[in-house]
Amino acid sequence: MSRRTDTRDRMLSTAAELFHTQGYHATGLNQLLSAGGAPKGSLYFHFPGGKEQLAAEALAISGGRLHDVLRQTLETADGPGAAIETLIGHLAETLAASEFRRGCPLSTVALDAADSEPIRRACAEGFGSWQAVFEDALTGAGIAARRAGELATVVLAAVEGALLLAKTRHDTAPLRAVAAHLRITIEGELR
Amino acid sequence: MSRRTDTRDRMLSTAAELFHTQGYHATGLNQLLSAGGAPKGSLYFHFPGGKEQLAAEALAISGGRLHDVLRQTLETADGPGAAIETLIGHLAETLAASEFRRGCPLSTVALDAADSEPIRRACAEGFGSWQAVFEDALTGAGIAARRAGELATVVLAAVEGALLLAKTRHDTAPLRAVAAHLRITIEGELR
DNA sequence: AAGTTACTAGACCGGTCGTCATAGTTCGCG
DNA sequence: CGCGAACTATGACGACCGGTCTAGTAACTT
Repeated sequence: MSRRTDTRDRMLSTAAELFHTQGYHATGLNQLLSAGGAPKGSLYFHFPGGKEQLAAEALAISGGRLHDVLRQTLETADGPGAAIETLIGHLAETLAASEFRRGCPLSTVALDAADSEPIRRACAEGFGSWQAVFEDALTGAGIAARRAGELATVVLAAVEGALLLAKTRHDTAPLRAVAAHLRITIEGELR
Repeated sequence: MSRRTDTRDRMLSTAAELFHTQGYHATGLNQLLSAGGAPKGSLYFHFPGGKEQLAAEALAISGGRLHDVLRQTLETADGPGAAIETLIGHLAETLAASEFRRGCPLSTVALDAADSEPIRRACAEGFGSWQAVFEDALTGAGIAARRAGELATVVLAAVEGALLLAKTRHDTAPLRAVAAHLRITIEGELR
């Protein structure tokens, strides 16, 4: 059962990268394969479900990666308010450094491939896992469970929206505004 | 110079609709033309810039339409806090009634055609015009200009993010959470 | 009737995703 | 060790659809 090549992993890697920056429909199989140095036939060997399955798995990986970053940031930082500010700073940096190409790794695909159920589900799970991290951090800081859930939703929505605006405007100001707002909101909640 | 047909307008209309629900790359010219009952050759007569120009103009129309709804809602309602809640309720209804297809008319395209400069600009202008409406309403309610700008950014980001999450999850809860949060935030600011 | 403008049909070529017959590689078992 | 079965990999192929453009028809003007 052990694999002999890393083709499958390489494909997932390049797929995650391309879907992140271009979205689902804008990313062609040829581009994907040539970027990963893989022949066409291999795709349907490793991913019988074709492009759709490849995308769903790649999104799960992207979601997991950011989940880990989130968790680490929230554990390390000095309270959830500060953590979120740090985190947004990190997102802003990534976005600007990529000439405003690398925003949220899920949102582009979540919107442009919303009619594919497997893909939609993969994105929903990614978002859910991120929200859970926020929620845990908030309850950990002493906020009631019910309230923490709502607040985590607001945090995630605001960050996603700010990423969208920043990417569209080629300007990180929306991220900074949202970071400040969220920090104040959270710290106001903690007393 | 006077036109003899309404082909151009019909094309813009169907384009706005399809780009709204499917995004840029997922919408083919054939689908677009057959849906609008328009002949293929006409595209490059009416839109020499091709698909890209058609999209940019359609987005400007979509942006303008929502701009009008926003302005009217904010003028009619009893203060900006209530207005935003009403507005989000309206967005949630539209989204749910369309089986979670009709979210923000710009965001899908803004993300999946971000590398086209004309399209990016059209989206940025749409977002900007919406934000200006919020900003005016907030300053009109007595909030300082500088602060109103930041707050309007947060409002827009939160609403956009909530639409994204709601669409992906097939659940309007994020919209409700954000509506409640924004109302409280704004009304807290007004005293 | 001739000229000008408004519009349209369909051919075009490159690229789309997906399939398949075949080739190469590794392993279990006699 | 040697053989065959199972696993892995390959790229040519095809049916179709993508956006674009040229060559043409229809309508109005003078």
